[in-house]
Amino acid sequence: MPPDRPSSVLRHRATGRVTLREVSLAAGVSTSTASRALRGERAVAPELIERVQAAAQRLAYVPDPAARALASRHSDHVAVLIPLLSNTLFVDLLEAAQKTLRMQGYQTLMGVTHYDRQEEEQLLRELLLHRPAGLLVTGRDHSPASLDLMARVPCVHLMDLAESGGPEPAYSVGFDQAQAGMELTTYLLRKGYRRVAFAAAQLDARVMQRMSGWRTALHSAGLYDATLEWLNPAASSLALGGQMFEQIVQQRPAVDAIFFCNDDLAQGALLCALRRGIRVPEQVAIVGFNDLTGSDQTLPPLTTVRTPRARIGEAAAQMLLGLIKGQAPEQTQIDLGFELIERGSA
Amino acid sequence: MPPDRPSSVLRHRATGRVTLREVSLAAGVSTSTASRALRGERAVAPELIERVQAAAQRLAYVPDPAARALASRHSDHVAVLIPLLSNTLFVDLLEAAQKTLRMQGYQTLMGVTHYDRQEEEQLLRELLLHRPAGLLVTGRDHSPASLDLMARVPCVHLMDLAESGGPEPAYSVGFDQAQAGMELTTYLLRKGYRRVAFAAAQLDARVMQRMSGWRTALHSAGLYDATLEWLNPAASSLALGGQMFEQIVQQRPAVDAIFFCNDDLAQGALLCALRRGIRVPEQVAIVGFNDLTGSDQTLPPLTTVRTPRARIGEAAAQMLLGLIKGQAPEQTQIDLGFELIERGSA
DNA sequence: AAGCTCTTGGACAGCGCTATCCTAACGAAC
DNA sequence: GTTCGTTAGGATAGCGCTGTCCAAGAGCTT
Repeated sequence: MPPDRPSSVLRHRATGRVTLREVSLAAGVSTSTASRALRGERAVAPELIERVQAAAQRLAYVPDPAARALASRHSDHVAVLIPLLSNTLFVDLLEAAQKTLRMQGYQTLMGVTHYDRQEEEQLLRELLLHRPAGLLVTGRDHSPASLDLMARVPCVHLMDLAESGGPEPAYSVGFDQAQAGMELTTYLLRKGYRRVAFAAAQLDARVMQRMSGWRTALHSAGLYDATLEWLNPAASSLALGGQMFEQIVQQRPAVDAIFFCNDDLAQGALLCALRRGIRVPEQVAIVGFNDLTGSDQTLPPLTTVRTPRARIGEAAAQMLLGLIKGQAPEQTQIDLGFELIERGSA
Repeated sequence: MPPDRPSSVLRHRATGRVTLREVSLAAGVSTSTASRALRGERAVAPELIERVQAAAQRLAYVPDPAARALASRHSDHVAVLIPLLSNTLFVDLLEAAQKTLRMQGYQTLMGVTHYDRQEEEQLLRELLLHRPAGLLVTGRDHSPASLDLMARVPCVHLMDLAESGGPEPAYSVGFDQAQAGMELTTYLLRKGYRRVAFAAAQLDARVMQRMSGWRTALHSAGLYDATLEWLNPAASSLALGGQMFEQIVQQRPAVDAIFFCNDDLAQGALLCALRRGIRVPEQVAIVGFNDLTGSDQTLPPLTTVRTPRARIGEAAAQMLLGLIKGQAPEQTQIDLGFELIERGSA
């Protein structure tokens, strides 16, 4: 007899599922009491709690999520929206969040927006049908309707912090992208680089914040030059990094350092430099952002900014779990910082 | 007034949700008929179908998944189990499957097994609580209990084909891993390489099948040598690829080609070769498997086997959707093949 | 014309829970 | 001792659907 199928037990005819009713019968209490005892809702006599829990354990009772959702108007789902699945960054976020949520009994519903406000809105509508207990959202670029939809459930934003002084007191976990961009640029300036280009693709809000940090640093050093900005709205990739690198080196030979907004671009640039025989960092320095997989293996190893993706995913999930339970978090924004990783490419 | 909130309409007090009852009232039919008309279940007079659909449209009716799941014992969820989220391979699979499922109105519940049979079993139990309409599973290494759980819902396996003559007529979509391993090896032999090593990490069933293909090819060329096998159970990564490459080159200088079981290892090896000044493919050829992102950008570009991951995910999802609807698929196994990509590394 | 099957719409009983209301019992306060 | 507030258990009515049963009518056959 399989151990997970106690046969001495009254079981539901069709599904083989043990119902709350059966547990309550076995414990000699009403279903209300059994329900309350198992959820820790209201006050129940300690002795009854014990009896109910024992019965539940013995019968291998597991509550039915659908029934629970229908009755309580809240499912055990948490929806997680990310822009892309093809970027490790977001996958790391998703994985960490999912792990944390699962440990607390929540199921993750993922949604991939493809950086499209329309699609995000549609996705939100679909996901909200499931009455998720909460929402984890990446980024801050949303349609008004999306914002409206988000307001219906507890919601935490990932990766970048809300603008201070914004209208809504949105919860967010991330780090200061502009600050990171500025520090990385300042680092390059300290190292003696004078013509520091900024090359970016997939121009999402975070990328633009990094750029604004780069601008700030250059401005305050009196070195800002608009022709140093290389923006490409296409999707980020190794190949594109190589292309952009070639362009910059060709069209602006005086550039002595390039700040790529993401490691994949930087890795592609490094590879391209290798192919072209351009020496990094001697002829031109290259730095990236995010410290993605492989950035420690490139030739030369890539100087970059390590971003605490896993910790952000986890902290955001924790914060959301708190909100779901009705606790107001101590702070509406959690800044998890970043770390400059000095390697050989600058 | 927001366009998505028709106010001229009787709506549920608490949730703002339009119920089937309201639609049926508006259409002047019973809820049964409304339900049947919307689902295309049984025969309903064409005129009534039209009236109900019109009413549903007008009221912006959307069925409640929880209520539906509770009443019908089947949710609109499909569970997708993959080993890892840190491998592009599986993420591609997941993304394609999810996209296909979503288009048909199914929600994806993902589960990450970490190559752990215990965890897979636990995950299955959790996911099955949600009464998913179907299951997509990667790999064929499952505990008996897991197999038992899988048998409860329509289930399609991903990536490798079921062993022919296996006990159950399991549905699967993938390609012949052993065949691919053999062809890649044969290609190297044709190119004149004689001491072709096989280097693998993360030794899952698919990797072992590729190895067996490699063995077959070497055996039939009379070139098999057990010392050419380099197996490392650790997780696959660029860094590990570099390490294994160094080991092989050092300990077996006579090796003239290395078949890495996955592109990330091969990419790491390529980078390592660059660092060490070992010329590829002149001193040693390197080939990978899967044609992951970046394999066309390496120096030299990596010769590898392109595997149709997205198509596998999509086809598997389609097959599952068929099974859910009760259609027996034309074939229990779908072989989507593979493609040898010749680039510069061999 | 009676009897038969076949079709199609409606009534209704749940699915397995939770939320709400109700009641009994107890202690504190005057 | 009466009134009140408070606590803890139970009864019960849904949550919003679907599946099952039933009945009315249409179309056949004999």
